[in-house]
Amino acid sequence: MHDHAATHDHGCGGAQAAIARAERLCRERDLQFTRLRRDVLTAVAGQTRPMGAYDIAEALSEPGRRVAAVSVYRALDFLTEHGLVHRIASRNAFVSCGHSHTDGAGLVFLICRNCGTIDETTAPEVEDQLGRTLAKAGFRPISRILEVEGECGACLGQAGAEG
Amino acid sequence: MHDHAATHDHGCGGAQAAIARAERLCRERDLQFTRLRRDVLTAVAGQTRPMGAYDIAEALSEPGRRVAAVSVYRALDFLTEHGLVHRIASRNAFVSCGHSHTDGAGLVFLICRNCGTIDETTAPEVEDQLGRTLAKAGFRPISRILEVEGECGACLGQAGAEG
DNA sequence: TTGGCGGTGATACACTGTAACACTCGGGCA
DNA sequence: TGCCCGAGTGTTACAGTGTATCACCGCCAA
Repeated sequence: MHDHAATHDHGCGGAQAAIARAERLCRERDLQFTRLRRDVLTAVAGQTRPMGAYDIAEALSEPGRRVAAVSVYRALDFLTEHGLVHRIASRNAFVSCGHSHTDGAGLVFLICRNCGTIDETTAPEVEDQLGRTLAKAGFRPISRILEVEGECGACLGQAGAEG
Repeated sequence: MHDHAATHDHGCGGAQAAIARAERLCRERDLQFTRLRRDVLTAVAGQTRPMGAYDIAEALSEPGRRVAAVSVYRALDFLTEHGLVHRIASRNAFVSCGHSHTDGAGLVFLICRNCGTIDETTAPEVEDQLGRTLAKAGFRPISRILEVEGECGACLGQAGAEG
């Protein structure tokens, strides 16, 4: 697959790492990492593409266990609140947090229009510039979203190799 | 009301300017600036706060003329496509474009958590930094959204004066 | 006149998200 | 042990957002 995993890996391996991080964080903050929350995180972390709440609900439902979307939303609220999952506003969907920052500040999401993969990175310089711009405008920021849509390196490489 | 109109004014006066700009643009590009599109733009431009599609539909409906949301969506598609209106992803709502750039690139939206006003600005330095960061990540951007939530200068000023 | 085309009206439907209430489970306490 | 309480969950209902589809209308060109 794509092997630019130096930054961070989502994917099946990433799911276990995400779970481990979540367990640690919940232990530290005395939060309940319940089965539902773990399952939702597992489902989301097992994908590099964002999942809708109803996708997650469906993925978690089995014969004998029906997970309603509203339950998924509550779990997602919990997970996003603690920085374990991020909401992609431009897609109304969710991705697992691939880093360990957990504060949710200064993130940039790179959404590939071709393969749908979402990559997550930080950009301190961009952050600095933005902070200056906002200060000049007299605006006090509390939170922000920065989502870039385009073509990821993997897809560009493939297109170059093939074409 | 608020008198920080030095940057650009939405509001009732802004609506007329927005219409004028739209008429010019449609003439130049040989597009149809129909009544529905004009009405939708007028409704959106008359507000500094974002309007949902259903809000617009309701605002445009009168006894004897019912405007369905689906019609509003089509008009909004047209208007956003040509940069006359912007979609605020974090709110699922729309605001009139307060500038004349019309290409929709490099915009930053400042959303006041207190008064709900949305201000729109450009930040070339942020853009430059972001471009460099993306290039380093091997990502080719096509479009992006940058929305900051916080407290606007007007509200900060009032709070300071009152408190 | 006819036919095509863009815009609009209208209905239906899928997707996204929230409100409200009941239930369970676990822990603290009399 | 029995009771209370709070957090989490299940369930239903519903509000809000957005799209698909078809019919109709007006305009222009052949």
